[in-house]
Amino acid sequence: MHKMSLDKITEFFKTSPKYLYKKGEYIIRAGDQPSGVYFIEEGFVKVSSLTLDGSENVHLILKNSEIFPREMIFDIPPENVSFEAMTAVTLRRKPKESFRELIDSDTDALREAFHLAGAFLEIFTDRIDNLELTYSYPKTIDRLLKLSKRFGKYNGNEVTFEAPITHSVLAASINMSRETVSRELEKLKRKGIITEERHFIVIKDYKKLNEEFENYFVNK
Amino acid sequence: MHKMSLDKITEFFKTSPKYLYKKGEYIIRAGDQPSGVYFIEEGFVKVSSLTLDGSENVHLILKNSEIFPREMIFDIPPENVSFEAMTAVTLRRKPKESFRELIDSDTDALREAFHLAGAFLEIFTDRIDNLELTYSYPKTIDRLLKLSKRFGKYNGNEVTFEAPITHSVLAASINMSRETVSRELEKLKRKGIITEERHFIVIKDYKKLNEEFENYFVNK
DNA sequence: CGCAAATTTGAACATCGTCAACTCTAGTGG
DNA sequence: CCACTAGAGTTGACGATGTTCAAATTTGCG
Repeated sequence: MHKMSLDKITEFFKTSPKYLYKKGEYIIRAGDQPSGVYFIEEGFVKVSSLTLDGSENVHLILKNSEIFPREMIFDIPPENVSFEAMTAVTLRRKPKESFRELIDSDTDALREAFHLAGAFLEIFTDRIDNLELTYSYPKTIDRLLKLSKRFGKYNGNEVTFEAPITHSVLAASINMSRETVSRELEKLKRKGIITEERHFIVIKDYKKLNEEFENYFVNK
Repeated sequence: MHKMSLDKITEFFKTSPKYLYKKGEYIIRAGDQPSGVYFIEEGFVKVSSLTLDGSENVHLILKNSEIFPREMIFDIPPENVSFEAMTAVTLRRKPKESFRELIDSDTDALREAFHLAGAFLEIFTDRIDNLELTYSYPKTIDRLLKLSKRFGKYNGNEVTFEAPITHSVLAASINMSRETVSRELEKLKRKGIITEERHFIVIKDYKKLNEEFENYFVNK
C-alpha cells in the first residue's frame, strides 16, 4: 500500500488480544459471520472464493498492517469469501461496532480509512488490468510484476517474494489453469529471467521481465 | 450507487459553471492532464482505455451525480483512460485543489467521499467477478444483471436500460468480441428473455435471466 | 525414508476470436 | 419522401489458445 501511515488504526488494534493461526487454517469461512475486524500483525492471508463451477478463485493476498473483512470497513454488502492463513499468522481483532465508532468519531482515523480505500482501489485496478489480458504469457508476467510491487524484496535487479506464491495460487488469482501457469513460468525460467527456490519465485532480472511484457505486443 | 446522500459534494459543485458535451465527444483524452474534478449533472460517460494490442477496453460507465477522474479524488496514481460522452452530457467542474480542500476541511464531505470509495469498490468487485467467468454465455448474462443494478429501470419483471449499451460497448467491458456478444444475446432473445428495441436492450424476464445464469453451472 | 503436495509433460478437445461477407437500422441531405 | 451512408448487428468457417485429463516426476517436510 501507500506511504501514508495508519497510526490511528494501528494504535486502535494494539489494545486487543492476539490471535494465532497456523498455516492452512481458516480465519473466516465463506458464509460465516465474521467475529469482528481483523488486523494482520504478521503473516499472509489468502482471500478466496469458490466459483459456481467449483474452482477456487483467489481475490487477494493480504499482508501485515492490513485489515479485513472489507464489509466491516466500508458500507458494502458482505462478500462470500474465505480468509485462510497462508503462513503462520498473528492477528488482532476488534468488534465491528468499535471500529465504526473509531472512524465516526476520529477524523484522522477516517482519513486513514479513506486512504486505505484508495489503496484497495489500486489493487483492484491492477487485478482488472490483468484479467483483461487474453494471452497467458503476458498475463503471467503481468502478475509477477504486480506481485513484486506488493510482496517483492528488491535487491538491484533481483526480486524475491516474501509470500509463498505457489503455481496454483498464482493460477487461481488470474483465472488460468495451474498447468498453463507452469508452462509460462517454464518459458521465463528457460530465458533466465526467473528461477524458483523451494517454491518461492525469484525474479532474476526485473528489467528484462518488464521488457518481455512490452515486447510481447510488438510482434502482434 | 448507495442510498447515502452526497449533499456536501453535490452542493460544492453547484457553484461552478456548466460544461456541455455532445454525444461522442471526448471530455478527457487518455494521457491528457485533467483540468479538474468533474461532476456529472446529466448523461452518461464512458471510461475506457486502449489495450496494448489496440483493442478498446471499457472500464466503467458513469452516470449522473458521479465524479471523475479517480486520481483527483483518491491518492492513487493517474490512470491512462479516456472519458467520452455516450449521450449529451452536462458537467460541472472544479479545480483539484479546491476539491482536496473540501474533503480536508469538511468531515461530512470526507465521509461522503469515503462512502463513494465503498461504492466504487463494489463496482470493481462486480467487474472482477465478471472477468473471472470463463464462458461467454454466463458472462454475458452476468453483465446484463449487473447493468440492471446500475442502469436499469424496473417495471415488474421487465427492465429497461437508461444508458445506450451497444453490443460493442458490452463486449469491450467484459473482454469478449462483439460477435460473441451478439451470438449470446441472440440465444437470450430466442428464449424470450430479452428483446432489443432501437439498440436498447430490454430484459423481459429478469427472474428468468437470473435463473438462466444459475442453471448454467448445474449441468457443468 | 516416506508421504503428500506441488509441478511437469503430453495429447485430445472445446471455446472463443478473427476474418469476411452480408444485412439491418437510423439519421442525413437532396 | 427517397436514396445514401455510417454505424450496428448477424452469420459462417477456421484456427489458435488454453482447458482438461491422466500419468509421471520432483520437492518439502515430518
